[in-house]
Amino acid sequence: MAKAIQQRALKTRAKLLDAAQAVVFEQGFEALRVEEVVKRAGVAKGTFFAHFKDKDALMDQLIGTEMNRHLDQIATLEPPKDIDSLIEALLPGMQLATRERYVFDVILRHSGAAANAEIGPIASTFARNVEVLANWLARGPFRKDIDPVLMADGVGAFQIQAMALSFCAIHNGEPMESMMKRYLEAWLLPKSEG
Amino acid sequence: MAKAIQQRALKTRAKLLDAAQAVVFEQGFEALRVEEVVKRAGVAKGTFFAHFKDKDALMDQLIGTEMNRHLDQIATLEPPKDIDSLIEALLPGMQLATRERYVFDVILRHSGAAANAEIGPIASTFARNVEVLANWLARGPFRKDIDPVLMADGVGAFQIQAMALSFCAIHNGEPMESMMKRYLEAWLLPKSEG
DNA sequence: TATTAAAATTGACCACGGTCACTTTTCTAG
DNA sequence: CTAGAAAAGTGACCGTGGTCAATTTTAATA
Repeated sequence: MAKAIQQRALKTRAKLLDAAQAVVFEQGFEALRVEEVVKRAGVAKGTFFAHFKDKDALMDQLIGTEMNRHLDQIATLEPPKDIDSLIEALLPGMQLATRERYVFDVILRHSGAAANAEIGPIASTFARNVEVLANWLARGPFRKDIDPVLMADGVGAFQIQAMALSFCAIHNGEPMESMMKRYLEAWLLPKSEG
Repeated sequence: MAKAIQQRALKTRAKLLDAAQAVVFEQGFEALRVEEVVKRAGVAKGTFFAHFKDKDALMDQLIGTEMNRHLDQIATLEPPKDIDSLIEALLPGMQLATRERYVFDVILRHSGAAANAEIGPIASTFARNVEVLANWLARGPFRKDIDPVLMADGVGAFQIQAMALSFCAIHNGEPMESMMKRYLEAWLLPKSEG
């Protein structure tokens, strides 16, 4: 049996990722074409698909890596002590995820991985996000009647909702910030019992 | 100026929709091909795109119509008197929306319409869903500290979340039903104040 | 009825993601 | 060093969504 993975392959993969990143930097995610990537990387088209299952897998890698890097910073912050500072911490990531409609669609598509083998960067970022949030929420001045993980799940659901609606014409351009404030006050600081 | 819209065009559109529905019935949404639709409808490919902006618009129409029909039935029900019966009312629609991964992706993509002109069947179903829900929630034994519309928005967000996670390998096959129960008890019947 | 402009339709064509049988390179075993 | 097997890479080819200049059909008007 020959060596499992060769240096050559790693270099090729790196070239592909570099080329893709360059295209995205210059023209955005939506304009990215596989043909352009392989041309810049100086490899054949087939090589691309030997390294990435499909174009979406490359997007997962590019976007997920960026989200993860961002989450690394977030994770070092102090647990927010109120809803406003929680939102302040969450907003940059949400803006990253919604800078292009196309990017948000990719994220939605990958937020629930279809199979165990397919858990990619974006899906695992979501999992980490819940961890970080749960940690924060457990330490903050929020409701105590439910599991922090459930609270975190809910915040995630409202983040998705606010991001989706930010593209929606019906809600004429209400900023995500104010939507989140409404949602999170009701979710994290309910004022009465049923 | 000639007549604004001709009978011929309406017939063609109907033929296209019929053909598409037949394909979906036989092979599911994922397998639907524009070429197959125009072949069955007996028209040229270009005609398809004169009637639908793109393949997604046809999907919007097919799926949205179905969702709307379902919502019509739901809307006639009595307001649920507890969380279990609320979930019971919501589940069939959620199962409809998740019968194929592809269908759910289409729904996600259309749940927030990109522009005023683009509010299609799926997006408007979401709007109606909030209306119906808000009505129910206002009459039910649920929290009274927030606007019913906000409550309904939240239920919608949790529906999306539960549907997305139902495809997710990390949450190994927890049924939507039990996820919804956890979410809605915490959202609609919070037991303490922050 | 003849004219004619807008509406409707056509199908050759293109763009782009993805496949696969084949070639080249790499590494290990003998 | 060599043989050979696995890994890596190649590029012609295909499927399918989408475009558009040209053609046909419709119906209002003179």
